[in-house]
Amino acid sequence: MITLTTALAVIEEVFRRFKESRIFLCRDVLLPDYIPEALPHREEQLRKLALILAPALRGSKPSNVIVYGPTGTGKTVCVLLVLRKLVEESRGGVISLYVNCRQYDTSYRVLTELCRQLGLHVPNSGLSTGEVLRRFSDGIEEYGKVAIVVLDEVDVLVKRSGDAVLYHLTRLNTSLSKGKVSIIGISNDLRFTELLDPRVRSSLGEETIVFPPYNYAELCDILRERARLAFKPGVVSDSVISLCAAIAAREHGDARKALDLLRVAGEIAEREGCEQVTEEHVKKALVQLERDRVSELLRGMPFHMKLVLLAIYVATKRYPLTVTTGDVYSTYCEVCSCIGVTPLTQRRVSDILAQLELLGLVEAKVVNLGRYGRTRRVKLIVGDEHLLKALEEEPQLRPLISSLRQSLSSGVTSAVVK
DNA sequence: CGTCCACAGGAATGACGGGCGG
DNA sequence: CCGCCCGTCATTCCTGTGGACG
Repeated sequence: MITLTTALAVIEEVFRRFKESRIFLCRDVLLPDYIPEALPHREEQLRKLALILAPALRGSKPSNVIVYGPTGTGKTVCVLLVLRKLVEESRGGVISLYVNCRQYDTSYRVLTELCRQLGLHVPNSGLSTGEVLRRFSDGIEEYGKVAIVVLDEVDVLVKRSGDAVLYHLTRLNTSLSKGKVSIIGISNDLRFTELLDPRVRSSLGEETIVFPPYNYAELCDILRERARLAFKPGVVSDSVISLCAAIAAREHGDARKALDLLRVAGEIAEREGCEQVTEEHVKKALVQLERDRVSELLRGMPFHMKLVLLAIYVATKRYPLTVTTGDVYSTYCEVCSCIGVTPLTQRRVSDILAQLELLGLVEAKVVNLGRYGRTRRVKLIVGDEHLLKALEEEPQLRPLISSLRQSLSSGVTSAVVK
């Protein structure tokens, strides 16, 4: 038992340490939603975007834009920065609406969110999508000026719910007399335009801005600049920055990842009571970030999707070379019978596999094996330990996983069930 | 050179829980 | 309360397909 006084002392100690951080000046600078004043190595993209959007200042409708590039290349932050300036400069002549399509991943949700940002009240359900679109359109017309709609991660929306919203949004202007709508679609994946109706494609892609991945040196620049603002002097050495940059450069030049690494490394250093962030801390941060990512993805995931993941894990132990959809499905059925659950159909599992690929937990390439059919070659792309740990959160799977661990450590890889 | 595997992945449909307007 | 519409998960039935095998 802890007495009340010592408990209070503990809390005070935590707060005191926090206030007198030896490590951070301002941790927020390293958070993903921080918008910096300067964006090194993105001058060209900023200029191009500003040029495209500038007509809004004279009240005409700017071209629609597709902003394209891998994760962590500064797409979102660039767009937000330019828009913030534009709205400021226009003195009320322009508004910007921002929707992340991963968060609002259906036509209906996107439209209601847009309405909400216009200040209209729209119920979360109960209305037809057409009705919500009409309300949005009325709202824009009433506003009577230029509205710039940012659809972040628009490829996710298109893959999940098709291009119907995009079609309607791009066509909105024909039915408006005073209001105007421009669309900025941000995407990780340029291939998504192939899924679009040709009319939507040409309308949305009037302009394209490409964001290439950052290279090692550019990442170093970015990190150095942020570290200067985030940390106390002398806390972060150049070698720590180089290490973060090198890891992120390896992973497709993802600046967000680099900043996350630096921040989490700093947090670990602080928790350990160190005065400096070391390369050890960065390595620990890498492990922690990966673990967090996996358990975050697994949390709230449908039960059978977890079963499929487990089946993939078991199947890769069994057939180390090539795991096909068929292998996964039969293993999955075994897993189901193990815990007394009726399995889903193969069709459904095929969809789940595709979703797992979209989530980045699994690589599932379609391959043709000639006589031996057409299938997916399935590969886990997360660490085994992270996966098992996260799966163990599910009480029903715990016994199965612990027996799996045992049989694995004793070298028996074939007998997993019964 | 045609066959035929082992699935991919589209379309239609339905069950279900939930929110809203009336 | 009802009737309507929503999103989600799942099933059923279906057509399509690249290339190794015979």
